[in-house]
Amino acid sequence: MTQLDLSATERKWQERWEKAKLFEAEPLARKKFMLTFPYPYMNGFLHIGHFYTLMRVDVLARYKRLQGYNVLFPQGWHCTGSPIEAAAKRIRDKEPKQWASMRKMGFKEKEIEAFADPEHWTAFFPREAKIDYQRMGMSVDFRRSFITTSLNPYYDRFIRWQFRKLKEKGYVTKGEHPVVWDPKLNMPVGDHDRSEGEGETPQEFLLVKHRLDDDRYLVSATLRPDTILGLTNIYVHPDYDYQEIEIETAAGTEHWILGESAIKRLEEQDWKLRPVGTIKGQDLIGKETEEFGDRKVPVLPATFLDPEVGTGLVHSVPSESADDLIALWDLKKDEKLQKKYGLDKEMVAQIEPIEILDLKGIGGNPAKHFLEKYGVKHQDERKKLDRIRAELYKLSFYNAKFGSIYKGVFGRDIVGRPIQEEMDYVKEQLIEQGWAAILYQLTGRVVSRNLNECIVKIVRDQWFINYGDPAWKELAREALRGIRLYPEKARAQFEHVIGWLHSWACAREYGLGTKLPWDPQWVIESLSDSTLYNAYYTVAHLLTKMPLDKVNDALFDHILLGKGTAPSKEAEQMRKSFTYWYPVDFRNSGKDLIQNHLTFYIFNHVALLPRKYWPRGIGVNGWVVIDGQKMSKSLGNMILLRDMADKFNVDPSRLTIMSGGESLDDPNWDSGFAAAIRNKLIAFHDFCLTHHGKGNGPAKETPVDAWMESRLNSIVKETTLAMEETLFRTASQKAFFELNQDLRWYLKRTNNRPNRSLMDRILESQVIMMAPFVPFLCEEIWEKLGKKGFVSVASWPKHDDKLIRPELDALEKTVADSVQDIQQVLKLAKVETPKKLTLFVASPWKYELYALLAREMKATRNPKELIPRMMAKESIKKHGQEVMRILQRILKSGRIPEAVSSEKEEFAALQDARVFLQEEFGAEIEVIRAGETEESKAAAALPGKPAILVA
RNA sequence: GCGGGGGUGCCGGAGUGGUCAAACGGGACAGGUUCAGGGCCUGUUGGCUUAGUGCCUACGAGGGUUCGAACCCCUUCCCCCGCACCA
Repeated sequence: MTQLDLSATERKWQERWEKAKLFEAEPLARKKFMLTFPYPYMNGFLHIGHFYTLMRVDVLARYKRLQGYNVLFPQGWHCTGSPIEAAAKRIRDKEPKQWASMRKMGFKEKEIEAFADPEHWTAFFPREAKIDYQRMGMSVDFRRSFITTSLNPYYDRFIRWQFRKLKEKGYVTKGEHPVVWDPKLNMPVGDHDRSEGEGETPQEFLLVKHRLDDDRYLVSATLRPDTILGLTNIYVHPDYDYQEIEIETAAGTEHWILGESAIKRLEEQDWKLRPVGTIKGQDLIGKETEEFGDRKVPVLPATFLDPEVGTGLVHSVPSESADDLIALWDLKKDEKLQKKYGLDKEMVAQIEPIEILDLKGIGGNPAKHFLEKYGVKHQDERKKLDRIRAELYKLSFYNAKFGSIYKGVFGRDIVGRPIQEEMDYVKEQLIEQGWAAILYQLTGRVVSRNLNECIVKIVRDQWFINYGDPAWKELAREALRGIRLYPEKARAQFEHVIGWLHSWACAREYGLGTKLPWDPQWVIESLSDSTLYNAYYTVAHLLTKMPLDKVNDALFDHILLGKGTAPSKEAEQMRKSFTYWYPVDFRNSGKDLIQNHLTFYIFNHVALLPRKYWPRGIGVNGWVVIDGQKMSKSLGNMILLRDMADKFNVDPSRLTIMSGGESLDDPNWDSGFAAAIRNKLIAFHDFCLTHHGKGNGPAKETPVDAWMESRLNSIVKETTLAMEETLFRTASQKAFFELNQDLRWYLKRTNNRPNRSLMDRILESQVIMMAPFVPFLCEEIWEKLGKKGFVSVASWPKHDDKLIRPELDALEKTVADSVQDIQQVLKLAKVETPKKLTLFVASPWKYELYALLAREMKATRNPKELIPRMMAKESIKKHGQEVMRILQRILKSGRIPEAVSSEKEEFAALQDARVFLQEEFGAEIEVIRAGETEESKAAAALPGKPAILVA
């Protein structure tokens, strides 16, 4: 047989499918199944990460087709957002890194230049993606493909319709929020546009005001406003120059005193302010400030302050901050210093930490606890103090509860409540009562790709989708209850996300996309324009045949909501298409998308469409690792689809990735497996051709046939079950490897004379079951077996429960074991060509067991007593494991089976296998039951398996 | 820290109270078939041993429940996803 050319086979069937329009789906009388894969982002070639998730959709699509469903699997291409536009700009700017990455993708210099235009990306990559899809055998209806953004006016109108609807329903609101900003380019800077500071975000500090008697305010910054009642004093650095400013606040014009860097930030964040003068820190020392909660506290000196951090001055909470407490202790001890600043010794001595929070296991003064734990003696021990600060902050924020001092302080009682849950409330209250304001600060230095130092900017007039709306959340929860999840264990995560999701900034000032219909300076961002578009697939190919001016809100209202009478025949057809295909039966993505995209998807569906069109099934999966290594750009181990197909061929790649893992586990791409499986698949092809239609065994069914029949039915059953659960690893494992193993044994057992009709049925079933995984190869085999039509649309095999007989497995195992036993005995006896082999079937210890059991069970049926009594007997204890198994079965059923019955069956099975054993060993085979002859009585003294006598 | 998912042999991974030294697969080693390579077939692949039976040590670590635990309970360590405005 000539070697099968996999590449040629791939091309051949890809062309035939396309010619036959096999995957182009239109409404039919048949039941439907619609599947989608979130459109991939078009800033590069598709890679193995896409492949795995995508394969889960394609395999299920193909399976459902075999089940007789009318299947729709469409695919669009995502272009919305800043990455494409930003990358194009970097090409224009000749940024070396960007150019290098394009070269790595295999582009020549000339070709790269074309990518300076964003539209080149949105034209080029979708085209290439489609080529990859087809090559990888994705059973997609490409007539419905599209790109997003205003570059596609049809889709653009759909998104505008969607957003007008959301706004009508009151789900779109306006607000403000902080972003990382390049002040020179006047542009927000996402994580990928940074040359330094990836992962740094704006952090919300609370500015807390402390009123001096002349109505000026000292302003401190804190991340822990929850500790406000523990405030005992203010610390200023004596040598530092503080600035006084006049600032517009909600309460009017105020005078604030704080450090210079904070003033810069205030200005950046759009505060209106004017410098008034400078005040040296030491001039503030000894003054008193009025605080929230009607208290007065002194201003004291401290040298641990860093003028760049916060406002350069702090309010001291010695019970919750080790820095504050040690500074206080130091000051109390240092009478010289007190004298220097004219502080009243008594006053200083009286300052004590105030217990405000309750930290489990530590109490109300964790600062003291930590200082003692680490043995800190002085505020200059920075290393220890830094460590304490980090540790204490986390511990306190996440584990502490508000103490009784907070009783009646705010409108709502928060005593005993966890800090992290009430923090926002406390913040709100302080701001509302005029004691505080918000200032953002970056968690670390951020430098943009253009090498500008970035700042925090407050974006005003930001549009949000209000996923925090309680009634909306309730609908989403309801929808989730009706959604089938693959796997079910992802449900907890979805529930949790619906719970904490709140407003989502849904528009950007920069990037490709659809403009907000009512505020066109804003572009809808990528996670917001991808939430309802599955509905668009149902009509995409019809819609684009319409003149654009007819594509309006009224049309979408009719198609998607059934409003009004159809404005045209086309509209009627589209309405029909939508109502036929919707809802989506299966949408699959990586597990990371649970927290945004997939949940948004649920929210938008429940907001806009009637119940019967809410999503029906959602699949999530893990992240691909490559040969055990995490996939990443920096490791350079990303595998592009096209490279994978070149190197391993398509079908082997498909089976490899599906064998790598399932459920939420991260699937492993095993290159070694891919190389090995390639040969196994070719062998599968050859095997089918060799054995199909050529079985030459007896037409009558033999016991081995019954066993094989049982195995086939059982494997079909289990495979079907696994397919239904999208457990594709399990399914392919059973349909391919397990069935192959059984087949090998079956062939051997029948001395290569299998039952013809059974053999044909097995092979055909296997080819069909494998078709979702290795479709090209299966089509090829199918054709060569002389079957009509495409295997892609054949009928999935059915099983018959009556034919599944697990007891036959045990007997077949007896036969298999006896082969091994004989081999060993022959080896031992050093006989190569035996004339005659006598097998004695006997399990004497079982007789003993059952007899003893019958006696003991009269005394007790309680396993606690029964089991030790049985085990007391040496001869039985020897077979402990098996005895326990038997006991358990008996205790469950309450009946003691006859020991001889299993022996009887074993005897029959071995009798039946005589022909097989005779050929296997070239010797006459005799099977004798224990006790029938003198020799067998001796043999019966041996435990367990059949004894063997060689002649 | 929180929410979610995990930790099993050289590797990928089955297994959730007794047929477990652990399915299935990969890899490695040995033998057979083949002109050769590939493929295919057979065997071995925790330790000590045996002709076979056997014994010991193992399922991240420690403890507990049980006649019996990879599996149930408690404690603890580690890994992955997410904690957002980024696709």
